[in-house]
Amino acid sequence: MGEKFLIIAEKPKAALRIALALSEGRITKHRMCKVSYWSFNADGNTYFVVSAAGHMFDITSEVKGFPVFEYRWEPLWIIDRNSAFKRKFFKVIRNLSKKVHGYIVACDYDVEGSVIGYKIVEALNGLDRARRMIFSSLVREDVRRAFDNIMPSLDWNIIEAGLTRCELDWLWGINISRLLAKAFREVTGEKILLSAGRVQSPTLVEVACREEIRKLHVPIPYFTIRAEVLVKDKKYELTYVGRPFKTKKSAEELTSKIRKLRIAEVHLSTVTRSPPPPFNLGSLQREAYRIYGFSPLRTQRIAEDLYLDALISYPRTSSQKLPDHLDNLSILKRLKEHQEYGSIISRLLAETKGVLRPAEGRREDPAHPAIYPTGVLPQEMNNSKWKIYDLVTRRYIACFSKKAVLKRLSAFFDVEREVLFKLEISGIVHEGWTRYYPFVKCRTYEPADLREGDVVEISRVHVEMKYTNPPRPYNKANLLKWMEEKQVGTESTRARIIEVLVKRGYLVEWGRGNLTTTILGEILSEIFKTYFPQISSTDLTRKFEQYIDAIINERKRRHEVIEEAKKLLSKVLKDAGEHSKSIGIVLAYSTNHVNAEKCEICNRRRLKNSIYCAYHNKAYTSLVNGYTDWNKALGSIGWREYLMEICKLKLTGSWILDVAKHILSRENIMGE
DNA sequence: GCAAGGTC
Ligand SMILES: [Zn+2]
Repeated sequence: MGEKFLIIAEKPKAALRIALALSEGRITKHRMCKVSYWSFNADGNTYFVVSAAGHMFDITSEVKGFPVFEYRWEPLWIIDRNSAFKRKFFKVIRNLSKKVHGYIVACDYDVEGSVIGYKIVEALNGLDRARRMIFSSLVREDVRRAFDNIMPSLDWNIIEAGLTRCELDWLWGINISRLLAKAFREVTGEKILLSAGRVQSPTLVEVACREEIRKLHVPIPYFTIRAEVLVKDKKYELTYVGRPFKTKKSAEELTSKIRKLRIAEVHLSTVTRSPPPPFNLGSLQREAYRIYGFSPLRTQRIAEDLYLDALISYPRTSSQKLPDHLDNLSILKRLKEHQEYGSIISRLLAETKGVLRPAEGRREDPAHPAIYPTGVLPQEMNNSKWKIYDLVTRRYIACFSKKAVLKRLSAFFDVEREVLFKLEISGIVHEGWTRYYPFVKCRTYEPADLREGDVVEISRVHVEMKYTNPPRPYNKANLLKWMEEKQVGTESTRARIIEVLVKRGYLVEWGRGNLTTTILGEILSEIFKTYFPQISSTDLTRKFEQYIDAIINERKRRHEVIEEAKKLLSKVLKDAGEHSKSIGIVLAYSTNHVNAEKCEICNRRRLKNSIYCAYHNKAYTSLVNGYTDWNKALGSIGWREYLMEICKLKLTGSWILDVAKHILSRENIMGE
């Protein structure tokens, strides 16, 4: 009789793939408590492959108050109402554990996976009988290699690093969150739910900084010339590229002088656009937002659904590379049976003559490849699900295709040797991959008969007044991109954390999905920057990464790192605690709990020696400075007229608008 | 109750 072993995977899909890879396909499927597991025999032994459902244990604490430095690990199905379903997964694991001789942790090979496996084996009292399989893909050969070269014990350094990550996040997040709530409660006597964290707080601060600039934006007029030329019966709109005008008068003077333009230079260039790489979660979320207006979280939910239906591969990946050994030809042939894709796949196979070399992106992932369709044909599904499936599939098909070719013509126009205008025409001359992925704008190239030295007639020319623009607002998709670029959060958490900022009332959506800060969001951002500079910056994540690295390489121990963090945190909490009253007061103002000493415009606290709060006071200063710029540009304009113009402009920042309106209304009252 | 991180 051989021995029995329990192989623990991180998720059910992985468990099945591992069982298949190690058994040459001869597996038995079992069900217990509505959870699947698999068994097979190899080298005379019996193996049961079971699955966790992500993290099964988490940190919690009895201590209700603050600060809190004591905590312990508990099953998630007990401490988190939304994790009740995990109980049945653990029941199966515990049940089977009774008949096995040892454990094999086969969770994803990263710090989180190692913690997931460790916590389960620890709960089973099996740490001395546990081994670790290390693989970074679920391709049969990789899993087999991991099995043949199994680690004789658990990967302790990585486990320790993962535990450190968990503890640090908990300590920083919970303590600062509680300090804020307590400060508020002591001023107002009311409860409030406030939060701070290594990922959410820098993200909130980023939006708040962008929005501060936008809300304080005073549009300043400037002048440019719009000209239209007529060449062989075709009209072309030119862009002014000459020296900027300081005043309206100088623009008008130049305009009156221009009669004809000489084509000074013409450049014709060919630009190629390589096929896009297959999606990772971030690029899929951005495209779904751009094309369909889906929020990143919605796209993620749908992609997870498609993954559970076995229609697409694992979606929570950052990789832009398909697996090396993926049988693309057989996937494409199966997809070809679908009426939507039949003709384009026939065309692709003809175009590539069956030589399939997928485009790749730079980004990688420690445990998962890029997202691709599995070749399982979709049944009936709702519209939005189909949209995401279709995006993934077309992107996959397109990545085997050829470059798209664009032509670009740039022409420069001068008067007396001074280049004043530019014309740029571009368009596609060879469709390439855009034929398969039709979600990109593609004008066809229309050649223009422009030759250097020719003199062209101006059909229309006039001075145009424009206004300076504020920076673009964030939306959920480009905020997610910012998080990716700053490398904070993970594929599974970024969209969720953005939703937390909205749900807690720190950010709100307006217009077509733009994000702005609420008063509470602005105040929290100010509090973080003033009292908790560490948690306001993405550098805290870098610091955590250094710790994790040091622990994996045995340069530091978890205990040291945690003690160091507690020491720093104690000091930070103590210093901020000394300002608890003022933190509480600004929070109370921001939630409209105080009526005295209020700004004349909003609910924030009034500054000393001002009728306005700090923000409206800044806005007042910007408004006064803007008046000087307006006078320079327009010659001369009255203060009142200036304010009225400012109120009319869409580009005006909201605090500027508030103050301008407020001044005007006061003048009206005083005039009566 | 508060984090961030897995996964259903
Ligand atoms: Zn105000």
